[in-house]
Amino acid sequence: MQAFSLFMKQSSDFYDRVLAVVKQIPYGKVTTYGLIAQYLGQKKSARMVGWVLNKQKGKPDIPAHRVVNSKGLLSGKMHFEGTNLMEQLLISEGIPVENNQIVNLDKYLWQPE
DNA sequence: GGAGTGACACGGA
DNA sequence: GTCCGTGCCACTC
Repeated sequence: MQAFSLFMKQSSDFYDRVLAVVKQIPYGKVTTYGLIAQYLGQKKSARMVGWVLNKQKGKPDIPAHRVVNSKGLLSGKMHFEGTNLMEQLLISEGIPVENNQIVNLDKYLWQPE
């Protein structure tokens, strides 16, 4: 199956692990690109986390709105259709968002096991 | 085959 | 405390 081999090709570890971690983010929690990258042992490559999400942004299975940068800023908001869709999703989960930034990030921060 | 790009993070001024 | 510049890895054109 071509699709499968293609998937495997792009799943080279990092890609697949990022998705696995993001999927594990519990309801009402958020995490950061840096934590995910660090968890994967690629702290210096936090950009890659964003890159992976960029490839998966169309899939509802990937709660990309729960992933923010180290400041709690919704840097990925611009990649969602609505201007405040990402913000609305977080608020609906009980996470306060103000000016495109998560309030009390430490309180809602979730770290990969 | 080479250069540019990207949903970030960190250090220094 | 804030702003600017640099590094990172994988993908696309």
